[in-house]
Amino acid sequence: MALKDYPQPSVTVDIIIFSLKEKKLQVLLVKRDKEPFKGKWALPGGFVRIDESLEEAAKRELHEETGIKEVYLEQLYTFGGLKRDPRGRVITVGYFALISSEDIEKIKLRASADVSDVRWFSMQKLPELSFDHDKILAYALKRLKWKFEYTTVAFSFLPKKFTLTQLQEIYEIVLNKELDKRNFRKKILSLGILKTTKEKKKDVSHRPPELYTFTGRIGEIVEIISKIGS
Amino acid sequence: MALKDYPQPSVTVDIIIFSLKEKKLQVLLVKRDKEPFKGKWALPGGFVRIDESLEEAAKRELHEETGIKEVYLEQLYTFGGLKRDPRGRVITVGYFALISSEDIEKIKLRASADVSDVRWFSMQKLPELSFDHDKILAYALKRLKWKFEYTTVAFSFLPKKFTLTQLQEIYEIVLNKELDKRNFRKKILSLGILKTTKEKKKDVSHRPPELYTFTGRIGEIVEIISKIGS
DNA sequence: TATTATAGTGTATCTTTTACAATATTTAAA
DNA sequence: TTTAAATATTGTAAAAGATACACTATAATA
Repeated sequence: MALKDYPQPSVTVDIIIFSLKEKKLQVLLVKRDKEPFKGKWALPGGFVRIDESLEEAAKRELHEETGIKEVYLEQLYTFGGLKRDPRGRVITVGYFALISSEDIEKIKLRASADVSDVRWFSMQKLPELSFDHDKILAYALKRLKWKFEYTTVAFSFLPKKFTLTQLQEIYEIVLNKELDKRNFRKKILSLGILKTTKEKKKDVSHRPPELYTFTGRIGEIVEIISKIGS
Repeated sequence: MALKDYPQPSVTVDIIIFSLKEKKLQVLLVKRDKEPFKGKWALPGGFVRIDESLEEAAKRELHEETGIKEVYLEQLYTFGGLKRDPRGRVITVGYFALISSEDIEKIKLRASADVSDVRWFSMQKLPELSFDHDKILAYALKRLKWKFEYTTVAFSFLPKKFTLTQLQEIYEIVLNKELDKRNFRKKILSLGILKTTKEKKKDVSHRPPELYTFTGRIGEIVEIISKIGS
């Protein structure tokens, strides 16, 4: 059987780009400039080219919309239902990316081919989405929470040097619950994945907090959170 | 842009079918009857048809080789490297399936199109595999172990009624370590996912063990194993 | 009835998690 | 210079969960 003996599905990648801006979990969406779903918001994505791997395709999409290249990127799931695209049979491989607060500053969002607008949306105020992107996004959120509890992905949201309060804050935002400060610190420090720089954060008008760096591997499995406090 | 404006990758599913036979973890492989890799062993799989979802394709492949339909089936990962298939650009979506000891008896393995032989291989004695199937299989094994520690997938290997010793045995095989009997039972029973039938296993020539049934949802996340004993 | 083979059970110790509030350090204002 | 404001930092006792460890129970069979 040759590869082209019968009709084949098309393949796209869609990428869920999360960041924490203004103490909220946000996702990057693009406004479609072509049918189908012209004028509607969607996850950034596009067809996989014949000469690029899936991950390369995801990175290319990420770069096209944001201009950045080095981020945490992970394959999420492959969605292959028959009716997900009105144009025909399209299978999409979802990826999710986490952007650090450092990179967020640098990013210049830019529309690209077939896209008339790009912007961040708070996960609490999402617009109606194209295709099955609402399901894909819901799945990504579930995975993100899980990853926060069981791995070290959280650090991909932080700059190189950060305070324990900043770390706790992002946990509280993503897990959507308050954590006890003493227990959180005890637990995190006991994991042996942080090293104190001896510097202190300088631009605050109160007791300056100590800065730490992460010494583990991002995404490594570590049981971070049991329940921790209230 | 129309769907066919430029060359698209082909899409296959490959399925990792695990079972426990003769107290060993085994995987079902097929012997390829066509190029590429003619005469070599490979994971069962094939092209996704235009009119079937990914999961349907995986179920079809499963059914073609084994004749069974109802098993635990889960999407594993999508492998999309450029050089994984010498025929050209082929993306494959991996699925893994777990077959219960009940079903194992019923199965009649059967060769199908492009397949000259089908058989179970112990994970300890694998043949050389085609394509990147060695990597896919290694990934599947890692996932299986993880699922045993954190979810209830283990029960998909067991018949409806089973003894605690049988349950412990499959944990020991898959995790490849001995567990303490008292701690294992204490932990499993404390999860509240088992119900005792009042029957006892009858065909043994010693004290007959009690039979239990699983009352949870297969695959549900539950922290089964901390470390449990030696 | 004695043997064989596996089923079934309890407890003390250690580790981890939880709940909970006072002191320390800096800047800025009085 | 002192005081107020803001956030950082720290400890402990109780509860829950994990671990290590060995003997008794029950049925079939010799």
